[in-house]
Amino acid sequence: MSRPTLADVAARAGVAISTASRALHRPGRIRAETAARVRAAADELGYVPSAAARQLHRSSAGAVALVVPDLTNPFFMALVRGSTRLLRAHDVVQVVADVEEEPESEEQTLAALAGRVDGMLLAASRLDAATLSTWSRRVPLVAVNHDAGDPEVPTVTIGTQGVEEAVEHLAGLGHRHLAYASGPATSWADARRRTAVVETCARLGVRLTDLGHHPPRRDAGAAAADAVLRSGATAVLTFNDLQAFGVLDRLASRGVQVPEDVSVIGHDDIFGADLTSPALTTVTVPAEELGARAAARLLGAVGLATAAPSAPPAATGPASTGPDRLATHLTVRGSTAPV
Amino acid sequence: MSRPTLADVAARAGVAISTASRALHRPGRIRAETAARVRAAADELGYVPSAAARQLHRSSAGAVALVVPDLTNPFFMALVRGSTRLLRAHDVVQVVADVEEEPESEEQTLAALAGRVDGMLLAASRLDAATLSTWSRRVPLVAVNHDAGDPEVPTVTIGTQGVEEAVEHLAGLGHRHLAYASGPATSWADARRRTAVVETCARLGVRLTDLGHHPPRRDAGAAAADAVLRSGATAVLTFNDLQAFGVLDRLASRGVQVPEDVSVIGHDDIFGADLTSPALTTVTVPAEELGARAAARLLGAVGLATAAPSAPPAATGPASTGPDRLATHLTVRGSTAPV
DNA sequence: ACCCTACTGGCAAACGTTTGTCACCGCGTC
DNA sequence: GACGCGGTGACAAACGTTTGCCAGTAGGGT
Repeated sequence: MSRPTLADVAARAGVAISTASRALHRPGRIRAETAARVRAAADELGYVPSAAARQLHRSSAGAVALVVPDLTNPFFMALVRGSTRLLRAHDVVQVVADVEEEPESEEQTLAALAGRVDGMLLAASRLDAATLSTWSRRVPLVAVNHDAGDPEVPTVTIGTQGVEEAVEHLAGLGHRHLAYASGPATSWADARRRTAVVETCARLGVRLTDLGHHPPRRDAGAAAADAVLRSGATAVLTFNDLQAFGVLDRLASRGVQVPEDVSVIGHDDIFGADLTSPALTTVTVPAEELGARAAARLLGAVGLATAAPSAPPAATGPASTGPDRLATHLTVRGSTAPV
Repeated sequence: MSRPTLADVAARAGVAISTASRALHRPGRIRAETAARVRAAADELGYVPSAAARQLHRSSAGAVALVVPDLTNPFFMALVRGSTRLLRAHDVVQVVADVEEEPESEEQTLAALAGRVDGMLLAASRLDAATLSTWSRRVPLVAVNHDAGDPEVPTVTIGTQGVEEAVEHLAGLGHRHLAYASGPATSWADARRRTAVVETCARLGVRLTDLGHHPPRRDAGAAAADAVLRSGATAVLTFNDLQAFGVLDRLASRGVQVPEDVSVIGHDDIFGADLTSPALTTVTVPAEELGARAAARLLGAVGLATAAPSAPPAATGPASTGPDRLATHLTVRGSTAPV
């Protein structure tokens, strides 16, 4: 009582398996009347070709995986959307996997998915550089916003201009003591972002307090907010907007005015950043473009880029061109003000 | 220069293919020394077993697909998270696909995915009942929040208690004229929700204006807000929170006070619903549980439910028990007030 | 009457894996 | 010394599909 196979369809139509296969995929190759009979049989049986068998014959799966640390983070949703669009245009199936910020879960997912796709997009991987390099030797992959330092691992990242602008913006408002709330210790992006903050502060002669690592979640913002108040800083930059939301929540419930008492700057400009009150000043990241760019790189690497994308003709452009470091910029809203 | 196969590994280790296979998957069956040699060879070659070939031999893919209309909608993120958790606990790979609210894209995705998974979860499908029934005959699927009316199609839905409570809440605050902003015309959930509003209004003797269909996006809320003001209603219920956010945006920019001038109630209680100012009164939906329940149903249907889930032992429970209609309730925040 | 061509449909191999079955080896036992 | 036995490894079949190749047929031109 398993799913019907091509053999069942062929039997019901009274033809050979090969004829059935051609009737379904080689228009013109089989007489119209025969082909119609085969299609009818397939329809009645509810036949669905087994992708596994097909994939076994061709050597390609026609699918790529996108692995993200946390699907409930709006930032990654936007990234997903970007890669989805591009991949669909090239008739490549995308499978998305959420690893819930767990490195073990991430590696487990890689193992489970590696054999069923032609390549993988690893967004903000929490894996260390060595593990990433190892996997890169096993399966074509593109690291998004995580540079393993291994030139063999193709990488698409974002620049730190936005972070520098953020610090400059605060300094320009007269802030002389900032605080930075770090993200996960295993996040490459956090290390990079923190370095940019440190250097810019040094350059501008602004004092900086490092608040330590906090999970990239909204509820982690409470601890960060308390740390800010203890530090005496007049402004805080957080690793991402989710944390910034939490900081805003906590400051409000402690009666601290934003931006009058403390200025807050997030990172990513995710969905909701303009909903808070005050609306969040944050670093805008072209998440959708990031996803699309990474997907394009991967397609180029695995040779899946169709010459003529089926959907939008010019918009997506050649699959593997363009810079692999995207620019970011500060978007000023209401959560920052002069001291 | 293709990916290495088991044959390559076996050759390098100087054993037969079958020996290599057993060395990797049947601990004890092969002498430890030989097995170690095979594992070393596999490692050096970066061998990754082809899921396709494996799947061909067993008849199961060990994977299910989750198809959602819009991944950037926080509601579906929560749903994804719920099914991810349950599926991971049963060692089933989940692939998520976003169809961007397009019925054609949805059917195309079904076709592309049907052959590579054991079953599918269709969340808030925009497909009509007949098409859904047809696909249900082709591949095991569970419809989430979409009842095709076909008893052959397993379905998990949410109740309308929350919507009724919302109307009662408004009536209790003295509102005598409500408006309802519908979602997509092809949404079963919208039809159901609207009916609940209509009936409850009739029961309570409250006047209701139907504002017509609006896309379930934030930007569509502007048109809905304008329609509300034209209608003269003192309160509006929207199909979902995204629309409610847009309504809030628009009313604010037109200088209309919420909740003093107009009360607003959304639906879903998505991420961000408590961030708006005023915070949104909305119908809370157990999205995560909805995803988990649907996944459990599917596993039960395709016989993939492992007797002993690998991760959380009791929490997930037996795969196919529990009601298939989940309760919702109103969560009152700041966007509703007496007339 | 013959051959060439165009068209249709079938045979069988191949893709990479898992696993039932079997052969072989060395050992101890009678 | 023959036999049985446990342990180890190889052979080959099977999963469902695609496709190169070939055979058969019909029709038309010479």
